[in-house]
Amino acid sequence: MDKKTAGKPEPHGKRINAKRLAEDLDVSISTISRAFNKEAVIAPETRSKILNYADQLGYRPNPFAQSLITQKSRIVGIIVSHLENPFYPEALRGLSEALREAGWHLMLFTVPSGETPDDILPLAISYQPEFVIVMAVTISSQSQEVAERAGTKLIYFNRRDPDSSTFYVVCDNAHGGGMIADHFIDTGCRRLAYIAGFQNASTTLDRWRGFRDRCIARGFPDVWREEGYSFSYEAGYHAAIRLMNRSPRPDAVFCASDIIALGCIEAVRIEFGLRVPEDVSVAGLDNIEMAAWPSHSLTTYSQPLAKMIGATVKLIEEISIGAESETVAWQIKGDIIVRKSTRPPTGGKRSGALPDMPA
Amino acid sequence: MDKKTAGKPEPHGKRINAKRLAEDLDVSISTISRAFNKEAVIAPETRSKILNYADQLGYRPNPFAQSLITQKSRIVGIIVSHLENPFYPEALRGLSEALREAGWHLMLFTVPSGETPDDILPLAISYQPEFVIVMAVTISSQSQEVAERAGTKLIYFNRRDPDSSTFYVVCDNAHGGGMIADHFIDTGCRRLAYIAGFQNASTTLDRWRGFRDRCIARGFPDVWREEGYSFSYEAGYHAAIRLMNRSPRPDAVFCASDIIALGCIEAVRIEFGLRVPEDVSVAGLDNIEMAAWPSHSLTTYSQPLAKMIGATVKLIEEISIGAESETVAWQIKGDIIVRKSTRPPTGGKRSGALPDMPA
DNA sequence: AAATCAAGTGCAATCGTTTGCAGCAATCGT
DNA sequence: ACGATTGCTGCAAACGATTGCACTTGATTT
Repeated sequence: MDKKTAGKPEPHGKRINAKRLAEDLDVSISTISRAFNKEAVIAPETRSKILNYADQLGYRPNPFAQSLITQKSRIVGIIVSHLENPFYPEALRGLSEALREAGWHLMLFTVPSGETPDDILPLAISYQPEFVIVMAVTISSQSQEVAERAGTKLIYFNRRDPDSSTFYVVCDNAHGGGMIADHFIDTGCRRLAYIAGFQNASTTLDRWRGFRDRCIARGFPDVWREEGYSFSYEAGYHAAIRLMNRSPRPDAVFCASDIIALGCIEAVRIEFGLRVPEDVSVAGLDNIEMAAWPSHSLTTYSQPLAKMIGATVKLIEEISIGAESETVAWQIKGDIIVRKSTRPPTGGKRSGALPDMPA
Repeated sequence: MDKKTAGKPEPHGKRINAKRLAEDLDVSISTISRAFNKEAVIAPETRSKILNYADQLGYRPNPFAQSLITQKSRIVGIIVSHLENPFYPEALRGLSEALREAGWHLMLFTVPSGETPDDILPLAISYQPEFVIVMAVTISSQSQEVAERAGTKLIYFNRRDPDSSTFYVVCDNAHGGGMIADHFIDTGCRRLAYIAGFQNASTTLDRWRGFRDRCIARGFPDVWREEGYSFSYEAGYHAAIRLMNRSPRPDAVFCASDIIALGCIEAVRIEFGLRVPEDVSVAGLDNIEMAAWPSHSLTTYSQPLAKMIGATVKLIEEISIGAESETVAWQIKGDIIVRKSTRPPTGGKRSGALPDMPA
């Protein structure tokens, strides 16, 4: 008599569903339904009577039945690949809260190391989410078609795919690269280098482009580039070793992400006994929480996470209500955060393209 | 003629559902259903015919209809609170993959800073998951009843609640605390301290108990305890400052988690100019990936994450098929990982309770 | 006083499955 | 040759909601 009847306020044998409420309150099932639908026409007192009783019984409309009949699931799937990069847990958390706020449910799919997002997408689609947010990775065009056929909209987060018309939300990575380049040059650095992440990731490419173009524009065309092959601490560590073994050695390194930068700083200090920023300036891009830790104190360009999340939710809401949204892509500017991993600004600012040392 | 007909291999106007397949293949809807159900009796050739055609059309049984009729959702919700602690992204990732492997879908709910898991639980339940994994937090007993009424089973991950009979999976935290205590004492540390996390978290308590009890058993009853109030870098940083201002100053600090330990190390180095481990040994518990980074090289007790995840999935599977599982709780031993944040073992091991310095 | 209107409610079809039961061949035992 | 068995398949009743339409009732207009 504990397991079976516990918690049921009335000894009514039936399950609590709309029918049960309808019978108890002597109204029709339709009316129950309308009580929960904001827009429906229903007498205010009827509604509150129903809502009260529902509350008392712990009744909520069955979401599966709702989805079935309305053909809307209020579910968004999210495919995320690189949770080991702290930027993504932060993003995930923000998205989760914002979507919840907006009345969406989040279904999580991680991409195991051996597999590609393309392997996961069919699974993600199988629960008929209205949207799938694809974070940190891109999807092949065939798979995009699969999604389209299933009526699921794809949205890239922190990636874009120039070859497809998929919605995307990114920060202005090229702008970030440019800001870092300016900062390096303004603080007297002359032998500039870049450590890349995944080779074909749009983030790797856009940040590189912004950085290099600005360097060139400022009169430093010989920018080095070292491949990191991934966005990770180890990648930064090993790439930094290769980079620092070059001669002459760079005096400023822009890393394609914060986590790479942390690995880079570590290698510079431990493997070469060099000081940051006295011997080498190191900057990243993301502004993860760890970047502010005293041991790292990383200069970086902040991804405007809150805005990016807001844009994503807005995109979803607009598409969802059928507004052929004006903006199908968001590219949002962030800000440079100067900390102690780069040289402080010299007294006389704006030293321009003074040839301190011929590259 | 692009948007509407694209991707539909046949100009058939209907939606692709079981009825559509049934008509096209001239069988009944029941048969379609049976083709997808492993246990159902159906002629092998009929099944493969259906499966092939389904594949061709991109048909999959509608999960909402399935859930509606079977009263099983194959959904597990997961409430997670502290994604800023890197242990949890790691755990989340592992759980996600393991559950997917086992055919479950994961619905993610994060707890915003202003709110409690109790606020989130009703929402998590509203989608009728069969299970809700509660990570890093505990749930009030009223809310537990709410879950019970809704037919949702709760499972704690990395927490336990001695006052309730909720299923849980944890590592053997007391054992971990004991191992660290042994290690400290074996390497000649004498003034032992502990930095706590959330005050009432089972992890804080169990680790403290294991650590203190072992210290006492080894002849060092005067173990200090400093409150951290949370599991975070900042918590460790500030607690370490308070701790190191005591006199005499501890020569070994066991932190309730790795992330606390990292903050602690940083404070010890930066705020006091002390060396780790020469002046102070610092150890954590979790073995997050960052613990292995050269700059930290943190001695720690590893949570057996893979085993914990395996246990969780096993628990879910067993309960799901109605096996009144023998084990309702798992407490799994991990291992100590000795790195460079603690003193190396002295030549003559097992120095016992030698009164190196009266506490 | 009759006609019109608005507000609130109920009816019944629908969404896409699962599954117990019944039906029907083809095979088997005797 | 005839009943029993076996192997597949179809029928139809659920599951729990939403929503267009028709209907009732009382108020308002003419």
